[in-house]
Amino acid sequence: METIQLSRKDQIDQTATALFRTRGFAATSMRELAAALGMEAGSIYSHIRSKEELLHRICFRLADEFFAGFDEATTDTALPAAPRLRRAVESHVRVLTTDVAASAVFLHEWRHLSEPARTEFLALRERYEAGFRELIAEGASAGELYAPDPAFAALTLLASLNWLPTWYRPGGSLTPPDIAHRLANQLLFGLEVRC
Amino acid sequence: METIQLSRKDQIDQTATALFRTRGFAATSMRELAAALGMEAGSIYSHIRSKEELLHRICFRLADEFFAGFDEATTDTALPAAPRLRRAVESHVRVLTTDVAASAVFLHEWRHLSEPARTEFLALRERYEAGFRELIAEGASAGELYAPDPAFAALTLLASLNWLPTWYRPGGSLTPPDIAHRLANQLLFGLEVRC
DNA sequence: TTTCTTTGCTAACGAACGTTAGGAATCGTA
DNA sequence: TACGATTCCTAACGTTCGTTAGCAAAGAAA
Repeated sequence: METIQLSRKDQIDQTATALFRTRGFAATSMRELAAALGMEAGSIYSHIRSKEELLHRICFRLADEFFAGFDEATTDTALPAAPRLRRAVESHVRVLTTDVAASAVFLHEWRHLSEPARTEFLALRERYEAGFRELIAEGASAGELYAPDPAFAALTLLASLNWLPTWYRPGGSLTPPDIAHRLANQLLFGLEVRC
Repeated sequence: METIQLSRKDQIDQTATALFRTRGFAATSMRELAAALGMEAGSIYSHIRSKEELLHRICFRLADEFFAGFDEATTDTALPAAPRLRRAVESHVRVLTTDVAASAVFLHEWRHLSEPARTEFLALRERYEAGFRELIAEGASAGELYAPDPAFAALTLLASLNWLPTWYRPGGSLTPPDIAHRLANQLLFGLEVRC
């Protein structure tokens, strides 16, 4: 097992992500973060400008990754909406499982961003949700999907996915692609036996 | 519209719930809470013992309500598992929508409980999830439900429901029973058109 | 009227917070 | 060898934190 060499700044980002995830942004002190890094609190400021900068970087980096994944999953407009939706779901799960800690921070700690970052962040999130909404609406129009209320369906769908970081632990019996596949199936086919 | 008379302690609970929900437990100060109540920080301690007591009361009260609803929804063992699951989902949504703020605190702020309350809380939550898991497993055994992995299905199902407090606002176009019905349908039947 | 409970105040406690200033060690590069 | 970055330290700053002590006003109960 080989560990790649991280710059000190990246180490700080990574440790901060883990702490923000388990203890929350507000409940994590710079002295705790420093201790986890084996240094003193003041020393961190040779690498960053403020505590919030750490949160800002985590949240907006993840936003970028979600967008990149979605775009890549849905570029093939020749495909019907349903399989494109499935690919978008799988991409979302891939981002979540690749970086669970950062995802949890992205999902739960953004509200500690101060303005204008907070508003900017919420706009990004809304735009991302709109992508799913439109995909579902397109599938419903084409008769591929049953979704009387695409907005509602999109919320529920993302909800199921976004809860993942609260229970997923790397190294479990299910691999990320397994999880993605199962989630997509369960969401697209439901639980009830039909036909 | 008539407002019932709340004791001062209940007012404190209610205001604390709203603040914990929007700002988070750790980021809410006693002075903020006092200001929202029109009093001084020290005065709150005529009514409570500590800040954590507030969080404790909110979390465990909600746990009680979820259990009571689940038990009441699933007592009729003459019913097949699928309709009992549907009733349990509806009960869960009812609790979530009846007290959105407290639900959000219950779902996200419990980790700021200190031991042993935290462990006790997690045991309750696990027991509640087990209820859904067993219901789904029963339905799968009876051939009513398609769920190759009941534990996975239960997690996903509760995930969809538990995201509700992040977007639900009372007074929207959908009433809580509407939401419960739609969610149950979407989760039981899925999105994809079949047959 | 007296007494107890409820409710709230002011003032302050020690601790912890995010952050900064100024200096020292280490290192690759000129 | 000298030099600028990089990295980290100690010490401290002003602020805010949860909480407590002691006291006062008001209302209910006796």
